Amino acid sequence: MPAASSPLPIAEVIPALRAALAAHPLVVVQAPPGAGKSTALPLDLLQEDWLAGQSVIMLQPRRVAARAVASRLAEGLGEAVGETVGYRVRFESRVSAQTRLEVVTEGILTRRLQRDPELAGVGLVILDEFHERSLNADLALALLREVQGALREDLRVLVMSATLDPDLPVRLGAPLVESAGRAYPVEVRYLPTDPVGRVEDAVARKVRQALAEDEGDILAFLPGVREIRGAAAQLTDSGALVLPLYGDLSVKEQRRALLPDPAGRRKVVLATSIAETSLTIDGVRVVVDGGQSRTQAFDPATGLTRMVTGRVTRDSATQRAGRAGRTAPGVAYRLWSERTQPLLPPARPPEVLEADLAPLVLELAAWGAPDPTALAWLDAPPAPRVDTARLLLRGLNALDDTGRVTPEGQRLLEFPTHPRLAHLLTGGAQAGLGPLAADLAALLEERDPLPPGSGADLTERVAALRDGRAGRGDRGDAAVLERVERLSRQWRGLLGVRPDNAEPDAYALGELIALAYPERLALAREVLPGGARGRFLLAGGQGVALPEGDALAGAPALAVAHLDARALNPQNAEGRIYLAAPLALSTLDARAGWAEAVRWDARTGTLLAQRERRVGALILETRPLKDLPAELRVAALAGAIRAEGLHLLTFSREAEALRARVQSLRHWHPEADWPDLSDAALLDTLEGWLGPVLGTARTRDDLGRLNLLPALEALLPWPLPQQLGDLAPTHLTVPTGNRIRLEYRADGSPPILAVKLQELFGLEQTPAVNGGRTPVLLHLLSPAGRPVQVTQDLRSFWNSSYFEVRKDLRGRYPKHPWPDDPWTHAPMKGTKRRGV
DNA sequence: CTCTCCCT
Repeated sequence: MPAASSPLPIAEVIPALRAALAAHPLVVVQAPPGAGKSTALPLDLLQEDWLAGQSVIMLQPRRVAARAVASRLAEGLGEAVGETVGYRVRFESRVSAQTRLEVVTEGILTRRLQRDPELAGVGLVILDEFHERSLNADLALALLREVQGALREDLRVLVMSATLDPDLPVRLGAPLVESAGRAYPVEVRYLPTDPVGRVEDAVARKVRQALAEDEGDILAFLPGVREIRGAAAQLTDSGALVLPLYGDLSVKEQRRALLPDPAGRRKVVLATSIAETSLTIDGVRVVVDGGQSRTQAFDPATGLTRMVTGRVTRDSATQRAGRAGRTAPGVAYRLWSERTQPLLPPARPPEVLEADLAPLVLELAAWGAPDPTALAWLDAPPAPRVDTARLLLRGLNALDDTGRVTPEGQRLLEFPTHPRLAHLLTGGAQAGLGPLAADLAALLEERDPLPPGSGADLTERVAALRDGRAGRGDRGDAAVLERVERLSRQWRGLLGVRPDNAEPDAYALGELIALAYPERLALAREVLPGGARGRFLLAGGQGVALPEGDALAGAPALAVAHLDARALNPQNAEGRIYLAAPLALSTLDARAGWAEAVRWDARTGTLLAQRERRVGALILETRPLKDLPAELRVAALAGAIRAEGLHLLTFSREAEALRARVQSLRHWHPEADWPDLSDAALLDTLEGWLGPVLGTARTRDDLGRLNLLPALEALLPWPLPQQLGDLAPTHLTVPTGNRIRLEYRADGSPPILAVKLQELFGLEQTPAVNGGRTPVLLHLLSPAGRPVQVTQDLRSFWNSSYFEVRKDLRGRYPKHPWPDDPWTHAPMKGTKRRGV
């Protein structure tokens, strides 16, 4: 059992770590929470000789954690933050000339590397919480390895991970230093069965039980703010101090959740996954894990993201449970059954495999790596995602066609935000809309300040922000608006504009949104066939809708900023619009261009050939296209046939026979050059063989009426037609002089000759095709055309089965002759005798 | 009743 006063476990491995870092540029430390790796180890390393007085940068994935870790480290030195130990996060830094250990969040390091790739004066970079595999931590590591290889062989990198993953040091080619943790035992308790119903209800129930049965403060994990509010409402009469904890809270509110209640009451903290790592909440001895977590899923097909609530991963659950054992032995209630536990996903995939890569691709292009996949990644960003990101960035004029950063791209990087919003800011400023762009970009980055049910119109949000700023009113969530204003101030500073508190122009907002989200311009379906009020089509092709009764529903066009790709109607994949501004049709029109469109309309079965004025999928105006170039028509019809199937074409009996004959010859003579007339091959080569006979066909009926025989015959150059006739004749002449059609099969089996038995009287041997090499398969028929026998050996039929068959036929067809010597008897066409 | 986390 660990005791709080004993030396930290990490102290035992410090000599090994020093040795490793002295010898290797990259070292991995794996130590469970409580080992002291974040709060003690960096101070020890500051004394290293190889550091030669240079400073240390320590990366933290979250701002709260960066501040907290810096405080703990400074405390360890008996100093204030900002002396030897400082921190730097967005909007806030506490560093001084004497600072030698700087705790920073991830984006700060990326930007610093851009400005100063050599990291002058820095001897060691520590990547803490690396097991989280955040996009920026992966990026930082890739960049740091690049720096080590090219510019700074002396730079050390220390990767710290709270989970034991033997793979990590192997994949990094780095020595591993492993430390024990120091934590009190935590007893994990599962439910007997998986719960049904809402997670907030189950969590509230379990918290009540824990308040009655267990000691110490309680930390409960819920997927999001909504559930936290729901659970809090059920616990108001519990007697405990119930505090929410999530990222959108102000620093002050977060601190309340972290510190003990001054009044000494028991504390219940209802938290999102923010409390999973980094934050130590004093006095927590009970964890209630609701078993869910909410994450953002990026859909590469639409380029849209949506929130998804999923089951907690096993490594997250371990982290959550560990929170109960930081200060004393504890208990962790897991609101799922022990049987379910092994079925949970082990860990979240690294963010780089799932995220929107536009910011990363732009960063790397500016870094001088237009091909991001070429860096030394632990997991390389997936190439299709990189392509999607490049496409977007080219649309924002941030990259050129070769993937290199443009001057506009460089400019976008001056704004610490997504390239889309940076483009909104620069483009807006150029259009003289700088102050509005600053307000809008800030609003789009933050949570919606207005309560649910306020409608989707962004104009209302800008008005609320400006009213607050001008002291005209206090609509909306004050804490959110305060954060929005801080962002807006940052943007105004970078743009060099002053705040504007006038009534916002709704249509100007639409134009600004179009700069950031060109594929989210939307046209009302009301103007389209079958459209309904409030439903829109995005330029990107996706259908979206406003909630019932939204005031924007009457707008002819919208610029949509925030939407959830599938929230409104998962059945037809219709998205839900959360934030938008009305768009003037003239704005849409100004962005539109004429293009020739030749495409198959599957609904009506016709070839559409028109000039269209369009923005992406939005068609504003059409004109018929005269003098349609033949190759466009052929390509469109070929595409239609490929999409709907070869059955759009009608192969006549002759055409099918020709195909079967040629396919048979391909089987019989694979060495010869018979063309492939199979379905697959014909579909592959439609343009070539069908093109010449398409004429003016433009409907499904036209296609069905085409005479395909000449087109197929054209595929047989001389001397193939003659050889085809010789080797695979269409008909055979039987002893009566009748020409009987042969039925060929594409699989090369012998062709079938269906013929009345009597017509073969006088014929001794099975007739053959393929130059006499392939006897036909005889389907011998009765005088009435009924099948009697199938044979490929006529001689043996005459000698044996014929006499069996004759008994039966004689009874049924007494007027017909049934001779004893069929092979010499004259053939018969009917009942009347012909010939001798 | 969308909103885990992050940015010179």
